[in-house]
Amino acid sequence: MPEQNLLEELKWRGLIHQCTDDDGLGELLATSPQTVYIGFDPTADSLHVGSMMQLMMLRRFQKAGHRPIALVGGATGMIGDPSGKSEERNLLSAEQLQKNVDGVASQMRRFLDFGDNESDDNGGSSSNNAVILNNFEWMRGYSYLEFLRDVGKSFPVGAMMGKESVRSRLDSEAGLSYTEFSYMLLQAYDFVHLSREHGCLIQAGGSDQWGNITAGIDLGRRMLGQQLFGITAPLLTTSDGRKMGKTESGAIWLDPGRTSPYQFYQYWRNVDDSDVMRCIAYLTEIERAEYDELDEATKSDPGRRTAQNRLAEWLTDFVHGQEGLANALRASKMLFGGEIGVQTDASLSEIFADVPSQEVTREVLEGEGYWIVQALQDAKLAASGGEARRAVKEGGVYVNNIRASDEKQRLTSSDLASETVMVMRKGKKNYALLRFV
RNA sequence: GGGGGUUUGCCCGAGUGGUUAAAGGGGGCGGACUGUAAAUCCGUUGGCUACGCCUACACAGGUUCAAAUCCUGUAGCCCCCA
Repeated sequence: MPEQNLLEELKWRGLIHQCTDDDGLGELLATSPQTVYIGFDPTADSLHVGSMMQLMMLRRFQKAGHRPIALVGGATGMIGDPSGKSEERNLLSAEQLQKNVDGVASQMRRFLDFGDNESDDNGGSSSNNAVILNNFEWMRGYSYLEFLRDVGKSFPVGAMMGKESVRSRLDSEAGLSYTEFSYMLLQAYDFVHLSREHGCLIQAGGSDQWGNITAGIDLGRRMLGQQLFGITAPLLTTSDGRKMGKTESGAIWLDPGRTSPYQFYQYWRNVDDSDVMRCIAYLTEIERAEYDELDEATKSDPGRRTAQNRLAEWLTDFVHGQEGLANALRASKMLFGGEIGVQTDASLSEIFADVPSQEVTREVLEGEGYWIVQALQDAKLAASGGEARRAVKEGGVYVNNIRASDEKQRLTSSDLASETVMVMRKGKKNYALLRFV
C-alpha cells in the first residue's frame, strides 16, 4: 500500500515547485500505487549531481510504494531539449548516445531498486520495481508522417509558442531550429506512450521541465482523454543563483573515474552555509528531526560545519559506498595537513589518487642529493627556479607535509615517504607526488 | 591626405637621461588569523645553482660614458582639420 505522507515529505523538503493538481494528485497517490516517470538526458556516459535530485525523487516515490520509470532519452537526446539552453545544441551520434544510455542506466542502480539486486532495501522483486526505458525504442519505428498525423495534429502551435522555453529562444539571437522546436512533441508523446503502455499517470522533473510536462498532459487529454499529472521540483542552485554541482574544473560526476570519491566528498563539505540545508533536504534521506538539529547547529555554531560534514558523508556513502567514503575521509585528513609518516607506495597512491605525479630518476637522490628548488620545478609546483626559491623562502613548501624552509636543502632517499614516493606540497593544498624510478 | 597625442610588467597606472627590475593599485602566489570560509593583516610577484650575471618599458635603428626617459623610421590606438 502506498504511504500516505509522500506529498507531506516532499513538501517539507521543499521539493514541490509546481504541481498540476495538488488535490487530485494527493488522492491518486493515496488510493493506489502509481507509476511515475522522470526523463534523463543522456548527454554524457555518466550522470552528474544535477541528476541526483531527480533520481532521489524517483527513489522517494518508490520507497512510498510507487513504481518509478527512469526514462533515458535515446530519442529525445538526438534532438536536444531547448529548455534553459541559450543556444542550439549539437547533435550526438547514435553510437555515442547508446554508450551514454548504457553508462547512465548502470548508475541508476544505486538509486532505484530494479528487483535484481538483493542488497537493496526491498530485496528481491516486488510490484514496484523500477524500470529503465529508452524512448528510442518506440520512436525509432515511428514514421514522420504517422507522427504528424497522430501527435502533431493534437498540438496547437499557438500553445507551443506560448511556452517559455520557445519564446525566450525566439527572442534571442541564437533563434530556434525546427528540430529543437519539435522536441516538445517528442517528450509530450513519451508521456502519452507511458501512460498508455505502462499506466504511468505522473511525470516529475525539474522546474525547467514544466513546459514539457504540461505539453504532455495536454496531449494525453487530447489523444487519450486521460487525465495526467505533473509535478516539478525546484532547481538546485546556490544562494547566488548558480547551478550546484559545477566547479571551475567542470561538473561533479557520479562516476568515480570522472570525479573521485575524495573530490565528491570535498565538494559537499565545502557547500556554503546558506546552501547546505537545501542540499540536505533535496538530496538526502536524512529525516526531519535530524534535519532540524543540523539546521540549528549551522545557525548556532557554523564553524563546526556539522551539516556540511553530514551531507558529505551521507552522499559519499550513498554514491560511492562505505569504502569510497572511508577513502575520501582518509585522504581528506592527510591532504589537510595530517602527518604522512611512513607509508607504502600502494597506500599513498590511494590516498593521493587525485594528486598529479611526476617521475624522476632515482639517481638524483644519490650523492649530493636532490635540490629542493629543482624538485619543486620537476613536480610542476613552480614554473621557475625563482618561483620555487621564493616559495621555500616564504615558508610555503612542505615535503611529506613537513615544512621546508631552507632553499639550499637537498633531498635524499631518507626523505621518501614510501618505497619510491615523495609528497611535495606548495601552499595549503597544492600537492604533487614525485615518483623516483 | 595633413596635424597632434598615445603605446610601460598578468591588468590598470606613475615615471626625473644615471642608485629603475621600474612608485601606487588590482590580480596571482605564499604566510598569519579562521570554519579546508568570508573579511582582515603581512610578505612576495622577469630569468639564472644567484652577495653576482642576463633580459626587459610596442618594434627597428640612432645620439650619449649612460636611455623606459632624447632623435628617426615602422606598427597599433585616440583626437582634430580637410
